[in-house]
Amino acid sequence: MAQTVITRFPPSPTGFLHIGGVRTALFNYLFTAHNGGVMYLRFEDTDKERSKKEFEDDIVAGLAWLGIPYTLADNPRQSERLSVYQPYVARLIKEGHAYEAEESENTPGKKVVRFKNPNSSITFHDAIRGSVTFDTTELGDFVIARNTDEPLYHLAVVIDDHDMGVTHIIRGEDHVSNTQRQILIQEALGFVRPEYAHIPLILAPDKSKLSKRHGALSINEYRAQGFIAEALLNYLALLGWNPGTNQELYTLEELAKEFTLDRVHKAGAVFDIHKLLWFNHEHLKKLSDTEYATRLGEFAKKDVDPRVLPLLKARAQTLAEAATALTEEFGFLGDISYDPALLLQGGKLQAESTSNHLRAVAGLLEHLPDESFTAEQLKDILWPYATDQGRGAVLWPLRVALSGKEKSPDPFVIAALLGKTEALLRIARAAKNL
RNA sequence: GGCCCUAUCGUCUAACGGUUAGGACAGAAGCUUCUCAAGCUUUAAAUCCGGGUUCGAUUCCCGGUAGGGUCACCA
Repeated sequence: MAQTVITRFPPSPTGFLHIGGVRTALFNYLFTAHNGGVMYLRFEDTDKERSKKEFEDDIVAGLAWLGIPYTLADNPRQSERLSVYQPYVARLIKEGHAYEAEESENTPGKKVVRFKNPNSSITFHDAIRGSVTFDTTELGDFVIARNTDEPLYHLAVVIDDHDMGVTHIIRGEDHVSNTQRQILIQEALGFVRPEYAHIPLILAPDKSKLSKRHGALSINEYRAQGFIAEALLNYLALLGWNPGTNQELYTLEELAKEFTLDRVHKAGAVFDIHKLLWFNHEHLKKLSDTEYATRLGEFAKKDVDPRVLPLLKARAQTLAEAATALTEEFGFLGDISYDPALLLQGGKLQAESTSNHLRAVAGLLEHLPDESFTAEQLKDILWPYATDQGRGAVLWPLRVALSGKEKSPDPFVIAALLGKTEALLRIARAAKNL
C-alpha cells in the first residue's frame, strides 16, 4: 500500500503572496489533491528581521480568496519551534557532523554552527528533471545555524519536513542547488529522503525572473484589478503544465483530477497578461448572474441592475472594467444628461431632419404593446425605417437620445431595458431639445 | 566566472522516431455594424546551430550557442 502523500507550502513571510508563490502552492495542492494527500502550510520565519505578521496574514487571506485548501501545520512558525531544533544541533555537533566556529560576521566573538562537509557527490532524483548530480565540495563547511539555538533555513527546513513526514517537496527551480545542502543534512541526521520536484520559474517578458519592476506581482493587485480566482488558478496551472489535450478552460477540481508531475515542463514560462485577461473573461462568462453581481458589487459604487448583467458579462474582461462600463457605457439606466449637440453627431446631422426622425420613431413605437417592447421586436419595427432614411441619420440620434452617451450598446437593447414609457419620454425630450 | 538546469510560432503549448508540425492568446484581414465592445470567418507565424545514431529525427547521443537558476550568519 502506497504511503500517504504529504506536501507542504512553506513561504517565508517576508513579502505579500505573489504570483510565483501562488503557482507553487497551486502545484502542491493539485498534486496532493490528485493523490488524496495532505498539504501543510507553515511559515519559514527564521529571518526575524524580515518576517512580519502582516505578510503572514496576507498569505493566509490570499490562499483563502483563491480557494486553495491546506492544513495549517502544528506550530506553523519556525520561530516558535526553536526547542525542536536545538537537540538536533546538539546531536550534529556531538556526532561530529557540525562544529561551532569563531567567525561570526556581525558579532565578533559569537560562534556560528557550521556543517562538516563530507565533500561527497550527491545524486538525487527529481520528478520533473530526472537525475541531478552535484559535487558538494565547492559548498565548503556551510553555516547551518546562527548559534546553537537559532537554526538557519537549510537546517530548519530539513527538520520540519522530517517532522511533518513530508513525502514530496515541490518547489521552485531556484531551490535545486539548495537540495544538495539539505540532503547532506538529512543524511547526517539519518532522515529518509523525500521525493523532489523542482518546477520551472515564471518569467517576465524579457525572460528574466519575474520581479516587482515588471509590474503587478502581489495577487492582491490582480484582485484589485478585477481578476477572479478561477481565472488566475486556471492560467497559472497551465503555465508550465498541461494535460496534453487542447482543453484550456478548467475548474480547480478538473485540474486536480488531471494533474501529474511528469507533465510539468522543465523550462521557465513567460507570464502573459493578455492570456490571463482572456482566461478571466472566459471564467467571468461562466459565472451565474447572481454570482457575477455579487463579485461586481465589490467594485461598483452603486447597485448593479440585474438587467445589464448579461451585457456586461459579454464585454468586460475584468470586474474593474465592468464597474467602469456600468457608469460609462451602461450609465443610461439612471438619469442622463448630455449636450444636445451630441444628437447631431457633432454637427454631421441636420437638426430639423433629426428631430423629424425622432418623432417618426416615437410614432412607430407608440402603439406597440408593453410586452412587445423587446430588443428583437424593436429592431424589426425600426430597421426598415432606418434603412430607408439612412441608418446613421436615424439610429445615432435615437441611441444618443436613449443613452446620452457617445458610446453605448445599440438603441434597441437600451430601449427594451428602459421600457416603453421611459424610452418614449427620452425620445420626446431629445426631439424637443433640437 | 564555477556548478546546475533549459531550448517548437511574438507568448503559453501539443507531438513521447514516420503528422501537410496541431491548438490557444496576441497580430493582420474580412463579415456584422448608428457608436463602443463582443461575436463569427479567414490568414500570417516555430522545431537555436553543427555533427552523429537511424531507412527516417522536433523527438535519442555529443559539441557549440543562447537563456535561466544558484553560489549569504535570506529563504
